Amino acid sequence: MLTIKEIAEMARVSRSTVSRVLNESGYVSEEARKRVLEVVERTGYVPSQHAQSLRTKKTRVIGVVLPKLGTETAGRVVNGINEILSEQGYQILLTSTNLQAEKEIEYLRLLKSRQVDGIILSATNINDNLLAEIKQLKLPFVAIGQDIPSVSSVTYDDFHAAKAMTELMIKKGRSKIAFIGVDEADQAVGVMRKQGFLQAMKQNGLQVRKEWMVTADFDIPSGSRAMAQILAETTEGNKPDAIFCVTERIAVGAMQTLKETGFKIPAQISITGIGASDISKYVDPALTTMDYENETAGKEAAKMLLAQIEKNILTHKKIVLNGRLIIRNSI
Amino acid sequence: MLTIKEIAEMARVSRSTVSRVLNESGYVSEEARKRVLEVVERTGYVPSQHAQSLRTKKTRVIGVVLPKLGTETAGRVVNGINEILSEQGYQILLTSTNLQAEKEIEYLRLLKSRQVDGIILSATNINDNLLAEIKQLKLPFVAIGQDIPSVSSVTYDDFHAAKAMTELMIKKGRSKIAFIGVDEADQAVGVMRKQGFLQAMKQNGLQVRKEWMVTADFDIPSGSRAMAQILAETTEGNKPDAIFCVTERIAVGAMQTLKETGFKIPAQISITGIGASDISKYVDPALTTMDYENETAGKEAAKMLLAQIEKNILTHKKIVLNGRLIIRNSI
DNA sequence: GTTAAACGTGGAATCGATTCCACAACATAG
DNA sequence: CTATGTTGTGGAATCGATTCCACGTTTAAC
Repeated sequence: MLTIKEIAEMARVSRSTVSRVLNESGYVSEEARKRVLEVVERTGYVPSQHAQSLRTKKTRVIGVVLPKLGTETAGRVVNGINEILSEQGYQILLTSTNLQAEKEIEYLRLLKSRQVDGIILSATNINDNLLAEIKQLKLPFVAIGQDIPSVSSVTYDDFHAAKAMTELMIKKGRSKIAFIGVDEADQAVGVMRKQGFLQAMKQNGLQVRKEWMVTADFDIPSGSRAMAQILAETTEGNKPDAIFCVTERIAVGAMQTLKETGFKIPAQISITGIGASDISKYVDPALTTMDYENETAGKEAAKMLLAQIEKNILTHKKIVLNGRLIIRNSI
Repeated sequence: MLTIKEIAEMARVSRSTVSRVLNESGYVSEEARKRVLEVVERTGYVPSQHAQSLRTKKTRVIGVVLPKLGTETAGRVVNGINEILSEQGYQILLTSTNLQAEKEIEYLRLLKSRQVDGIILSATNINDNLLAEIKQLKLPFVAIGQDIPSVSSVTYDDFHAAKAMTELMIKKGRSKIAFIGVDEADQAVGVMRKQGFLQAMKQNGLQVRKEWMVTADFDIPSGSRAMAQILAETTEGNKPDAIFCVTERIAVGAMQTLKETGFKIPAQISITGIGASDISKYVDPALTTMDYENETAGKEAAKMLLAQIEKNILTHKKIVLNGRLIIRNSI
């Protein structure tokens, strides 16, 4: 690996001059500049980022903490982040907790020790330890998906998204609506979407049967199981005529169970979810859902973070994105 | 940000001693060790990775270059890589070219300037410039998906995968088989899979109609268009009775067109692809395909890279993974 | 009771950049 | 012809760690 010292010798100038040329700062004669650039070009020299960072305290690296890689959703978020950051010459240092909550704190510390210029966290569950850790980070920070007190965030209007989906089915004449949610440790998905559903039901004077409100995990098979659980609580004369799932994948799983059990969708039963990756478009019937435009969320988060970094002030700001309703054949 | 110097002062020892405690090297008295650890614990001190890297030439960061983020496949590969690397205390510096070939070289240089300990590249097209760049990197390196001369790689047996899928349809009694491929700039997907298809046809004495061999891009809509193109070349009396698509997403798109046109799958026509993300399981009928187990590929690549880094020898080694056949209802 | 080995510790050099400062050369102003 | 800028350059300090080396102090060996 070449160093600035060697470049300096080859160009017959001092290291200071090489640095000045490369950073376009201070006075450099045309003579010297040309010699330096020629050597740099010829040798393919690239300054050591570590030495630079050590000196300047800027790394041009952003830490990203994800709950899980390997889903289209996560990929899209990262893609959005990457699009904005790479334009500005920033790189992404990626970590994934694989849904282990204790790793979130570990990774935040790790990223700090790598002196990242900022952190974007896509969290699922927020606990007090995590909150405390974030507070004392003293780093530009943006959360995606969950609203965290006194911290910048990009979130979705989960309450109204869920309410709108539920109302849509009610308007289509459905009234016996079942619900598949997730654990309430997840504020956005577990709590807000559930409340949206309940409010829609209440405002329309509809009953909610307790046995028809079950919880699932975030994957497809779990949606299938949850649906089976609801059907087990169902007598022949009193079947649900609609089902609202808090995520797209749960809905896909539920739909699978319904089809296997012989239900006709949407003739006998409607089904909706939230979130729009490719799969919901190509299941049969295509799923009515809410597109959360994850790329946009990633982009907005990245922009907010860059703004914080540049202004060098740790203000906080909240962005709430609205989903885009996609009506397909499942209702 | 705390520095080692401050920790040293607080623990009333020298910086050397602090360093020895943290790295568990050399002699340190129990007395001093305890004092240092106590201070570290209390202050939450974490050493600056940049200073460490500058001194030790090790960063514990691996650069990953992807063609595109935001697909389940890419996510799974990264997930596999991450699983192995994070166990060993390595981080991922992620870059995505978004399918712009010239960016690959740019990113390789960038990663080198960040002194990553190694690079994993998931390439689509390999051109001479890229090859030359890789050669002169002088860094531990592993390619995923494409076989690159004299460089370590984890690839799939694309030829036999395609051949097996084609033979499967032939065994089911199909003979008028159409083919949807991709551009041949992609050696693995464009060339090898095509050859596997052609060989299966040839060995079974089957004709391949030129109008029934078309190319698509890597996305679903493009598969739909390609299928429409084939159907346009088809007279009423001579319709294909099977179609092999080189990717799962192309197959999903093609299936959509077939269903819209009124074909009964698999009664009138069989369809297969390669690659198994969730979508192929939940389309109707479920797609017969080859699971390429991207997580495994990611893991193997990471392991190979770590082996190179530890042995500090730039040997190369090839791993060829076999897909796992998944027979579903589309044939 | 020397002599040698095992412990413990701090000083100082080093990694590869940036940047402040001093100084020289030359031009311009008064 | 002295003062005052403007250019241009290199030296040296600095960022925050690691690590070699020198130098004490114990402990063990014969």
